[in-house]
Formats: sequence, structure tokens, C-alpha cells
Amino acid sequence: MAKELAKTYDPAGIEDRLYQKWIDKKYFHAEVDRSKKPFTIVMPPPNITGQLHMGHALDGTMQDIIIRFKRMQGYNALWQPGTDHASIATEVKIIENLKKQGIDKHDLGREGFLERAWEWKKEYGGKISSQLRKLGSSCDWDRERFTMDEGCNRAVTETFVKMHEKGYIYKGSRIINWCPVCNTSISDAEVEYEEQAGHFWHIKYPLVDENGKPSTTDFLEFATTRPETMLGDTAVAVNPDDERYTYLKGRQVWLPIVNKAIPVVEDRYVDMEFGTGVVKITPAHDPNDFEVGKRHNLPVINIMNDDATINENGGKYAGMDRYEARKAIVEELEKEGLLVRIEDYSHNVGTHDRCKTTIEPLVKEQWFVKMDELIKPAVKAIKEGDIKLIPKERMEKTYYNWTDNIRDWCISRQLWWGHRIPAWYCDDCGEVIVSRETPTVCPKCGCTHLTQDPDTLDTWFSSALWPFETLGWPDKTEDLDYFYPTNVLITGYDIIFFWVIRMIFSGYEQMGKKPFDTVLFHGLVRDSQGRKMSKSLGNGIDPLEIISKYGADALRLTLITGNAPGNDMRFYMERVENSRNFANKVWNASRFIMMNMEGKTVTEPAEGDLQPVDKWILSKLNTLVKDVTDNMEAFELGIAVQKVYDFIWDEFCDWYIEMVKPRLYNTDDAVSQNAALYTLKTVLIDALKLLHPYMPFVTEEIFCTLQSEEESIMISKWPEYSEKRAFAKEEKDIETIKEAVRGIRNVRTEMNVAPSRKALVYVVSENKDILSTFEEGKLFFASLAYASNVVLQKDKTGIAEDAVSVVIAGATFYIPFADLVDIKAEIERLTKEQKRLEGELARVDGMLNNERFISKAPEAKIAEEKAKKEKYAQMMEQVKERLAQLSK
RNA sequence: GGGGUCUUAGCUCAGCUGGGAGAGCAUCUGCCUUACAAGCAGAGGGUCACAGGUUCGAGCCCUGUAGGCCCCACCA
Repeated sequence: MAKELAKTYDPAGIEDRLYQKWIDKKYFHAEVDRSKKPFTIVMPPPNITGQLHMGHALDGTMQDIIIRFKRMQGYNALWQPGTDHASIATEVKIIENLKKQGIDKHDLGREGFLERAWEWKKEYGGKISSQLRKLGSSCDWDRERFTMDEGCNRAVTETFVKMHEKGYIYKGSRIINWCPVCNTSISDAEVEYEEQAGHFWHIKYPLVDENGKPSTTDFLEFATTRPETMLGDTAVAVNPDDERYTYLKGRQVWLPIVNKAIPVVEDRYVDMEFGTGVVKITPAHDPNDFEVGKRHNLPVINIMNDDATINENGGKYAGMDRYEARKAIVEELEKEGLLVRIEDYSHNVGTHDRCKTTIEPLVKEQWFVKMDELIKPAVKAIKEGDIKLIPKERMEKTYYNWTDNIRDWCISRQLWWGHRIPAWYCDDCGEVIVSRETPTVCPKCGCTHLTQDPDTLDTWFSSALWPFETLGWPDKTEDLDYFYPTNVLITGYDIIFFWVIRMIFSGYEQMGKKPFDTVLFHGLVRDSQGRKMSKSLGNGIDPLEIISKYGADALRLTLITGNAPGNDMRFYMERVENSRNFANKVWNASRFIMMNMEGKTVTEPAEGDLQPVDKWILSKLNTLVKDVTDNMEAFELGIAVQKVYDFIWDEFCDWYIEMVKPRLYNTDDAVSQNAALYTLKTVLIDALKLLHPYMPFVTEEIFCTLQSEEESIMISKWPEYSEKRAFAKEEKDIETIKEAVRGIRNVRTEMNVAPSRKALVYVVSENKDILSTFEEGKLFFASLAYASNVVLQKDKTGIAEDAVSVVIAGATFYIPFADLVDIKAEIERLTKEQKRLEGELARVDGMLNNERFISKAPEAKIAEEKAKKEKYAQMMEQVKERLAQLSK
């Protein structure tokens, strides 16, 4: 017994209740079950700092669609959720927060700070997860993980120690990117280059004369964007092939301000074409200079403190901020006549992606992951197709671009919130101990004076292990054995370097197996003007607001339609409205069907009791099932849902339901009525199933009302294509009828005939099959084309000369409107139709008369064109005949 | 500097392996037809950026040009 449905769909009253039901029934929960095939998705763990934004919503929607689809297909579907501690992002946020209370992080001390951090995590860490629930995400919340939970901590330590043992992790003094505001080193991936207006200071150093004194006549000119680094200059370089400077071989230049001689070195790094062909070398503060310095054994003089003020190596500039020092040094150079000129110069400046501070390259001792060996299997995986990227070519190019230029990964951070590096130093002998357990004695000198490395690890170090650490690694668990490798990873292309590549090489290294089969990339959600949604612009749209106003289904549909993998999309309220309207459409179609089923028992009819129109829609549905399944298997989610949308709205609602209405209202023919109801119900249920992954709530609500409260569409069986449901002839016949109906509607509107004015419709054809098709379709013309009656005949006998005519292949329709037909207008209309047909025929003839087309095109294509030609020729004849009559 | 990507209806975008240009919104016309006005029926609107090429056939493949966006990169 169907219950009443409201007239308009109200998602707010339904969604939470259904979500709770799914949770209660444990539908999202997956356990190892060897009788079923697993399908696994690991969720990219959202940061504990954030709020749900449109990017998460898109990410979550795509994952939920796929996991629901697979679950319905009978897979043991696991969507593994969790959150990321997001070391630097969180630490920065907590510091900000403390600042508001007037507290400095150092006042609290490490322990005190971490206490605050955990409190923060407790309070806000679950926020995004709970917001994801609003979206309908069917993740297995029982398995929710956190990158700093006990298991993940062990995974991180295990990885670190193992990689250290293998020599993949080392500690070294190298040039790194330093953020003076966050006071930590960062990896290359975290540096964002930004075009900034700056200056090019052209300066000159005096050459050192034979007495070891600065020359007053001979200078070497060059330019720099960071004059303050001269304090750390240890050489000046020229290209060995540069004939202008061969005389400098073995000479020295005088470093002003610092007042000492430094050598001129020859290095091919110097571009002769650029500027004067002379470069000052500051090994401690420039990555290139660092390399040059290594090649020529130059001293490395660090002139900066961690907060980017000048240190004691800067002499009188010590203590000054880097920019103050820059100004002062330029002034002094000018005073000494060593400043040649200042040029405006726009150049790329490295900034920290989190705080936008200009990073300072510094030489520091840090921990690194050696990449050259580790990256090999990750490259091979893509080359050999072991892991597929979608969209393939574009993402593979991006991927190789990174792997081909890979540099060692700086993993240590001077932060407190994160995984502490499992390394200890012996205070007595300096021994470095990397260990799974906290060591108590130094293995070298036997003392007990051990201090743990104060640094923590890059947040991506732990997320790189996410696909297997969440399944129990480093333990050998059943889960790991069963669910790993996972099937598909869904994420934005913006974190391919940060995360995707690192998961891939970590998977091969730690597990010996890839972490996933496929990576499906999506783009960014932008605002209606194509701008990135951001806090500073205030143009962000809160997914939760959309959900509360339009429903989660509407939001999900909006995010998924008309969007190809890897492409950015714009978010429009109009599109949300359209999605909401579609939900309402589905709702009302269902309501209509249920109203008509009220009090009746619908049974499966014998095939012979199904009418052509029933077979037509069943056949259409059958094709739809196949197409949608294929598209979804290929992760073409937008294409798939578009097909379901079109089917439900256009074919099912606008045609099928309208076509069967007379049968539903006619109580005399119970067999026909039952067949119609059966078809309505069958098609509705299958269509709902196809739609369910996209719009879980509205489909579930209808399904439960239609079936029973106990059942759930989310665990129902995904429809399958069946030969028995393919009805080619009926499909063709109904399409012919639709064409005729459209033609009649068309002329009626064109002639401004009100629907209330019914008219007789004559179908004239010499073709018996066509007449019988329309004989069966008679019924439709009354409701769909406002026919008072339909008369079928072989010729025009008895039809008024001035009747309006509509030509379709093989039949001409006559509608005598008596008083209102304007013969001139009718001739015009038919002439237009004639022209159109002429064009079509010319096109077809052009192809068919082309010998090379006939000899080279596939046969099926030729046959298709021949059939079209026949059809158009026939219509042309009918039109001409009709025109001849009217012109008489 | 290298690479990617986009340019399709007024707007925003689809268009899968090459075979007669689609959707939503907007516009116009007519309908409160007992599932739905969050609706129904219809209409207008595109030299698929430009120029070549491959092909029987190009929005789709190739080359070049212009413009937009993005990523990477150590030109001091």
C-alpha cells in the first residue's frame, strides 16, 4: 500500500532520516568477505583545520557515486574515510589562535602546545566528516582513521626506519627552502612561484690588483635581485668560454663592505648571453650558487638567522631584517660609487604556499628522502599501464614532468604538530640512532645522554602511506590482504605531486604493490565568474547552505553534470535550481505512478499483453542500462547521468507517461491497464536504481515508498541488459508515431490553434504496415496531438482540399481545420519543407555518388545513407504531390 | 624558458574510438491539460577561434597562427 507523497519534493525533511537509517542498518560497513569481490576507495583525508568546501563536495560526490554503483553491482564496497593532521596548516592555525589570546607558542613549550593541538583536533577534527555525512557519503565510518592515530604513527615510524636502513632516508646539509614566518623548512612542492615587481641592482666589484688591494680603475659589473646576499658571497663566476673574461683567470675581486678578496671562478652554469656574463656566487643562499660552490670548493657563509634577519656574519648589518639590510647595503654601495644603476625588474619569487611569505633559500641540515631509486617503479607503473590516470594523456604528461625532474624530498619540518622524527643523537659522541623504539643507551659509547631530534615530518610523509596504513599496515591484516590494492583514487589534479605520486612510490616500496588501479582526477570548482573560490575573495559558496536549501541530491547532480574529468567547473545557482527541479520531476512522476497503482495489484503481464509502447520504453530502458553501466565502468560519470536524466525526463515522463494515461484511465481493459502499470513500475524502479548513485536520497525515499520501508535501493541489484528486453520493431514504430505527433503539434502551434480545438486527423498511406502502426497508435493522437478522431486510409478520398498536411516518411497527415487554413501560408510552409528535403537529398546524393565513398566507407554506413535517401525521396514525393494539389 | 589546456547557441558547458551540431539557463509564442507552473507544447539562435593538411568524410586527427587560463623551471 503506497503512502501519500507530498506534492513537491522536500529534501530537508527526508535526508537526515534516510542517512540515519543507512547507518543503523550498517549498509556502509564493509567486512572481509571472501565470497565477494572487494571494491575499495580510500578517501583523500581532509585536513582537520578546515570546513567543507565545494572541492570536498565534488570529491565526495564522485567517490560516493562510484562506491554506491559498485555496491549495487554486488561488490563488497569499502569507502575508507579519515582525516589528516595537516601539520603545518594546523600548527599555523593554532598559533594564530593562541596569538589572539596573547600566547606565544614557545611560552607553552612543546608539551603544552601539543596539548592545545589535540584539543583543537578533538573540537574541530570531526567537522568535515560530519559535513560529508550531509552530502550522503556512504563511507564506512566505523573505520575512520586519523594520520596521527596509533596505527598511522607506527606506519610512519616503520617507514622511516626501513627507508633509513635502506639508505633512502638521509640527513644532510643542503640548500633548502626556508619560511622565515613559519620558521621551518619546506619541500620544493610547497614553494609557489609568484611574479613580483622588483629591481635589478647593477653593481660592480673592484678587481684585486697585484698588491692584493682593490683596484680603483678596474671593476667587474653584474646585477642581482638580492643585493643583501653579497654579505655571503664567496666568489664571482664567469663562463670559461667567455673570451671577454679570459684575462680574469686566477684573479680575485674585492668584496666591498665585507672587505675581503674572493676568487673569480669559471663555471658553465653562467649564461654568457645574460647581462654582463658575470654572476656573484652566494653558496649559502642560492640553490645554483650552492652547486657552483660545491664544484669549486667555495666556503658556504650563512648570513641569515631563521627569522630572516642578518646574523653575525653580516657584520654591522647583523640584526637587521633582510629588506632593511638590502636598503642599507644598496645605500652604502652607492656611496662607494659601486652602484651602477637600478633597473625595474619583474621576476619570479618563491613564496610559501601556506603563508605567502617569500621563502629564503638557506643551507641547513635536514632529513631527506633520496628519490632516484624510489621513483623508478612509480614511473614504470604509469608507462606500463599498471596504474591508469584519467584523463590519461594530460595527467601522464604532468606526472612525467615531475618524475623526470625529481629532486630529493626534504621531509623534516621545524614544527611541533606532526610525527616526531624517530632519530636520537648522543650528546656525548654525536652518534645518530634511528629506531622504532625509544633508545636508552648509545650503541656507540654506551652513555645514556640521548636527545630526540626535535623536528617533525612533512605532513605528506604520512598521507603517502594512507592507502595501506588505513587497512592495518604495518601489521599483516586480513583487511590489507583483501582490500589492497584499492581500486580507484579520486582527487584533484592540484595534489598530484604532493600526494598521488608519493602514494604510488610508497605503495611499491612498502607493499611491493601499487596502491590503486586508477586515479580519477577532477578539477577545481570555481565561482560563476570562473574565479577560484577563496576566503579572501569571499566568493565561496557553502555546500551546506546549498544542501539545506536545495537538498544534497541537487548539489550532487549539479557538481557532476556537464563536467569532464580533470576540467575545472563553474558553480551556478541556476544549475542547482535545475537539479532541484529534476529531483522534483522524478518525485512527481513517481507520485503519479503510485497514485495510479493505489488499490491495485500489479502483476507481470505475458509478453503478448505488453503493448508496443510498453515494449518501446522497456527497450529504451534496456539500452540505457547498458550505456549507463558502460559509462560508469569507464568513470564517465557526467555522461552517464546525463543519459539517465534525458531518459527520465524526455522519454519516460514526456512521452511514455503521457502515452499510457488513456489506458490508466480506462477501467474497461484491466489487462492493458495492468501492462501499463507494470511497465511504469518496472521502468521507474530501474531508472531510480540507475539514478541512485547520483541522487541517493530522493531515489531511496521513492523506492521505499514504492516497495517497503524495510528495503533499501542502495543494496538493491544494479539493473542488467537483457536480450529479452530488446524490441527493435516497437522502438522504430513508436519513434514513427512520435515523429507524426511532433509534426502535428508543430503545425498546430504554428497556426495558433488552441489545444481546446480538437481536429480530425487523417492518416494517408499506401503502406499497410505504416497504416497498422498508426492503427495501434490511434489512441495517442487524442491526448498528444489533440485529435478528435483518427481516420486511416489509403488515399485522399473525402479529405478537404485545404486541410493542413504533415509529411513523414511513408505517410501524409491531413488535418482539416475548415475555416482557418490560409492556403498561401500552407504552400509557403510546404515549400520550406521541400527546400529542407532538397538539402538533405543533395547531401546524401553527394555521398552516394562519390565513388570513393562507396568503395571506402564501411558497408553499414553506406546502407544507412541509402535508407535515408529512400526516406527523403519518399517524403519529397509526398510534399510535391501535396503542393501540386494546392496550386491547382 | 618548457609543458599542458581551452576557444562550440546570448551565458556556462557536454560532445566517448572521425560518419547528418547537443544540454541547462536566458529569449520569444501558446497553455493553470486532475504527477509536476520547480510544469507542458512549440520557436528562434552556431562559417564548432583562424589558416593549412590527412581522409570518401574533420567540432573530433596532424601542423601553424592568435587569444585566455593553468602547471613546471635555478637565468643571476
